[in-house]
Amino acid sequence: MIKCPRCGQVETIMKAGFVRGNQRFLCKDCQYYFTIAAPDAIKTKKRRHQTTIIDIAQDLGVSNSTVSRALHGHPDINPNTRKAILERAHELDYQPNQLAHSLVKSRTNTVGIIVPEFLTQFFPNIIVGAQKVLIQAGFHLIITQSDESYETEVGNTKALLANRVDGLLASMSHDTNNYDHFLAFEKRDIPVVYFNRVTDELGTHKVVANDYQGAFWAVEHLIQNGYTRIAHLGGPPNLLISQERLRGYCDALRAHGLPVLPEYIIHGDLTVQKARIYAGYFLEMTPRPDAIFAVNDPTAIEIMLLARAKGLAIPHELGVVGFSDDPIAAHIGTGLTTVKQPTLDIGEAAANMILNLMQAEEKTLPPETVMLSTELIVRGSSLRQATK
Amino acid sequence: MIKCPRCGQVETIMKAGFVRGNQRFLCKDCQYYFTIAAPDAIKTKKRRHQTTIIDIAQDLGVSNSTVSRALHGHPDINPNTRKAILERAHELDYQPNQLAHSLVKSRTNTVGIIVPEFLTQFFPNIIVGAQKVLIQAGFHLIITQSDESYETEVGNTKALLANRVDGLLASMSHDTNNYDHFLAFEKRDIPVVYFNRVTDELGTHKVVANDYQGAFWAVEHLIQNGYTRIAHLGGPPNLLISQERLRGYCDALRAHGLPVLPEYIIHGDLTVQKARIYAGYFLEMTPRPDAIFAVNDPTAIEIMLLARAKGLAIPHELGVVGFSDDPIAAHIGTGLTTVKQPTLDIGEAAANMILNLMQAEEKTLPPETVMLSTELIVRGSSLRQATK
DNA sequence: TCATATATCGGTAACGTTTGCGGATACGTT
DNA sequence: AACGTATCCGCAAACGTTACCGATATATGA
Repeated sequence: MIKCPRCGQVETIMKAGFVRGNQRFLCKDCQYYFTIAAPDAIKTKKRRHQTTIIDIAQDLGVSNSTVSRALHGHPDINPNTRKAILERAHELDYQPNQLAHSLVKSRTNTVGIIVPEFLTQFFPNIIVGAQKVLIQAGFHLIITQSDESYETEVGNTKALLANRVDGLLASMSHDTNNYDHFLAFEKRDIPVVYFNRVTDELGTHKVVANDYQGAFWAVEHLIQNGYTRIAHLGGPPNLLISQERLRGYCDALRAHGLPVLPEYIIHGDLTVQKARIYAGYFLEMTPRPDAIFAVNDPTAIEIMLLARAKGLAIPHELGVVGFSDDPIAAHIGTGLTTVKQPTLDIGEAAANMILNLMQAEEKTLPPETVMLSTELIVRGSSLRQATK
Repeated sequence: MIKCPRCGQVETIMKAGFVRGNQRFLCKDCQYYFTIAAPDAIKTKKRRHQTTIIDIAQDLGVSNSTVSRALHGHPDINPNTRKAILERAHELDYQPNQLAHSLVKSRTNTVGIIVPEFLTQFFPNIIVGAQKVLIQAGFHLIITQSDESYETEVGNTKALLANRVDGLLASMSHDTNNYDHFLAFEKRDIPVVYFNRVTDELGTHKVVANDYQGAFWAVEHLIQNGYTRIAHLGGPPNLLISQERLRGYCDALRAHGLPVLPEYIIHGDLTVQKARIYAGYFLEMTPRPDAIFAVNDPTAIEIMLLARAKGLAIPHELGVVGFSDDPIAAHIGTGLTTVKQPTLDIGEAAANMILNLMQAEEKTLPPETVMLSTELIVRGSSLRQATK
């Protein structure tokens, strides 16, 4: 019944174990091992063959190296053959296989970017800025978002690493305290540029906005408008932006002779849920703060909405200042005073920095920090004097 | 002066053509061809060697196939060797090379998505919804944005094709009239799911919101609030969303016995710049429309701002309804009435559809269209009756 | 006319991984 | 002891592309 595929004999066949669940046989005559595939082996859908360089080469009777050279403008090719090859490539709808290309060149011309979220316009703007620069330089951008989750962030970095990006732009999630997944890149000489959400525990290349200056100006502006009990709803303590904005807040108070009260400082986690809770805490305090400097605009907006719900007049009974100039800020109420960050510039600066690092001769360049200036946008939510 | 790298002789060297611009030599003694690199040839930084399967294999004295099988839980591996391999892989910080894997499997476990923009929250929300489903299924998402440019869109699709994505989610830019770059995917049996910005010129898999119904309800709502001269600032005529929203607008007017006036219908291009121009046109008309149904929220907001600047009272002198429920809509003025689209659901539905298509046995499944329902969110900008 | 220069092209190792096929060894049973 | 069976592992061919090394045929020069 079972016939040897080599010699055709039947009676010399004996069973010889299993291979991956399939019965294996041995022909004692010709000493040939063979197995018969299980009939129910499900074949994965075989993708239709895409035309390759080899197809073109065989079609024209030349070697694949000739085709490769012709397609890349190598000088060692006769103009006639080049023309024929390009024509045939177009006819066969040839699309180069970037995977094979990257594999042999060990360069993917791709940089990855990881952002904590992109539901506010802040990070998308940065991405657009970065993408513009990178596309210009012939690089692609793989965008991932961690959804403010450390685990997702680690998963994303692993995927980017497996896909062999040539560089990484990173802005970490608010609960990232371990940086091994980022250090894995630097261990492999893959440059990393951190932007916005950075930590000073890593002495590396960064692009940040001048959070300190922006915060200082914001609080000084509140003081100049007559507010004296200014609270701060901050961000996670491990992020540099939180630290810097807090520092600017404290220094501005001190510079104007106002006390820095611990009970007026709360560290949030940048989520709207927590913002609402902490805002409620502030508004129920006695004495109630007469102004709140929030770590970002969504938080500030929560404060404004809650204050409005409680019947507090803005800016007379409560001044509010946010951070980042979210598009909503211009439209809510009489406008939310906020500190504008140059998002497009941040993206462009980060992209330019990663381009430099990827082309650098040296293995490691000294860490560099680019700090872009912020700008105070004054709107109605803080203009107590003007509207009093 | 020139020494043979092999035998070290000098006088036997002769020139032998050029290789890529570099002088080529031949040692007549040992018949060795060699070239000397041009001194200004910029060496691309050689990436540090990343540990491969072969490294682990040589380190442990086994074959690379054994390592590969051990890492993938193949049964034919002794538990002890497997343990040793996994240990060593961890010690050497092995990261699999996805490129090589994809090359041999000809599957990348990656789907690409192309959106026209992501500065409003609309598309990011869809992306988040899609990503959640895809990550769950073990797929990665490569996000690209065309910036509403046909050329960029073509470039992005080419890049996704070169990177051999297994599937594509596409929402086309507003000036896309040629679909060859999308058809290139289907020609290669790479499934494509279009969402939101689709065209009926392609009879393929789609996920859309019920634009017609939403538009109908919006205009009916305006009529019920006493508006009679209702204009429509629409989108590009080639997009189905424009056509459907226009159709809903027209049908609602007709259903309530109102005339459909051509001068009350303008096709914009979804940009804010044009929106402002056309809004100005409407507001200067005589008789001036007493309500405008806008194709999306940014357009509607432009109308509101311009009306406010012209001293027109909303909703008394001008009713406005938008589309998509942008976050700003809830906060601007007394709120913008708008038609909410289930963005997360659209993303999830598109992702599920592409998953089905990628796993399908058949080469081509019959085109399917999923239509998700929309919802009218009534706010102040259209409540003439209630606020009169 | 002969030796060399040039222009064009081919052969073939890589790149890192998967996998079908085959074999060696050890184990178990009469 | 002899045979049948299990277990475990190696070899090598793909996947598609690039680039180094040569090999031709032709052109050029003395």
